[in-house]
Amino acid sequence: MNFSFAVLQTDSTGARTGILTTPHGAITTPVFMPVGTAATVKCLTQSALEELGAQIILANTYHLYLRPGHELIRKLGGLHQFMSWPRAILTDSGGYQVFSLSALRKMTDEGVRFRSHLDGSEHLLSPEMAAEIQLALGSDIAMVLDECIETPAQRELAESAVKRTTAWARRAREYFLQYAKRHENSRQWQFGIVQGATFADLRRDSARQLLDLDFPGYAVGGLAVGEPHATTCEMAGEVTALLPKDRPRYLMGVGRPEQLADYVALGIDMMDCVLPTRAARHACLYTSEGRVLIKGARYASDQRPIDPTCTCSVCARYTRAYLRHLFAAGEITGAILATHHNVHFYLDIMRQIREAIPFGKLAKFSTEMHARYAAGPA
RNA sequence: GGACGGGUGGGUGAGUGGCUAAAACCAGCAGACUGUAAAUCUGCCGCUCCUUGCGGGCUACGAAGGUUCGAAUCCUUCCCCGUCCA
Repeated sequence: MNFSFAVLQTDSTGARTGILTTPHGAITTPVFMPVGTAATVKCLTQSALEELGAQIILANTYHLYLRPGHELIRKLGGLHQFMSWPRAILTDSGGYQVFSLSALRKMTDEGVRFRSHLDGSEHLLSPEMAAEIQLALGSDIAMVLDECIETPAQRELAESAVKRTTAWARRAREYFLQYAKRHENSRQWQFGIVQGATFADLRRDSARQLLDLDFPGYAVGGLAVGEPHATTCEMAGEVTALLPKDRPRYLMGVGRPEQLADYVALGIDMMDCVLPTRAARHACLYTSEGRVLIKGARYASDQRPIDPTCTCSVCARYTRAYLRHLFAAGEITGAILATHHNVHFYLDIMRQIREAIPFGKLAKFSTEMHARYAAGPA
């Protein structure tokens, strides 16, 4: 096994820097993982991602299972080879689709029965199947299938989601370990996912139950789905307090630029979010001074770069006026340039966070980020 | 010169007596987006006033008159535009 995780430094808040070693490279943590659901980070080429310094990206079990199909990807040499991405990949299990495609699915203890959003065909996604698909894809880190629910949630619903998530995690773990036993050179890690909505005791229960299954890493799921940021932090904090210090913690689906440091301060090592890529396609640019909604008429003749302090190749070359024009004209280059900038911005925030931790400057960094983003769109 | 068809808000274009400041789409303006069914979605989009209300006033469907309680819608004349005929 080529996997390991080592914490390098921990500050007074509990924030840590570390190195997560995978068969596809070593990752310095805390790390932000751009989301590439359908085996592509929308609007970015793999070359661009490398240039940007992305260390690990996400892909999605549910989406790749439906199209092009995990067996095809297996046949073509696995996901890394298929998409020509030499660095690490983490695959989400489809648990989030349980939540976001709620109209198209039916939950049972066996798994989730889905109607494909593509052609309406019926499929069963079980914990075993989700593991199997991810083994076929050959991602570096596979997530167990979980039940992600809406917030705010009724307590009984949250309880049953925790119960089911644990039961599914057990089955996924067994399936995965069986596979690992048969294939000695298994090159994949599997993470468990803590649920529990906004109930601190349920979060703790969920975490403890997963600890028994001895995952090499743990994720906190079902957060940042509508609850206040303080609640997200409170829940994440409840969980990280219980997790083993020597294993990576992954907070799923977060967050806004000014929130990233807060999660790191809670002991989170990994994060992913569609925000930088999606917002970019919708003409929302993140800068050191806050958000820039570049479609705005106020930028029509603005000769400045998106962010004067940014070191990305887009800011080095193009003006706001040009970006604004591209979006106004519906030119896809606008989305491409905006995505490049936003992903650079997110990765740069994480770099700054990693550099701030050894000097005890994380809290200061967080305060400044919140101040800059407090005002709303510029 | 004649015969048809047509002129509607920034644009395209519905509407053929009251529910019409006028559908829809586009453009324009503003905003949202957190393990991606998202190059998506939402709101505003004649002017104006205020006690901001499914409020009041004004202007508006080529122009001017007329019929009617009421007209973008019906009638008359005129002006434009298109197609065809001479």
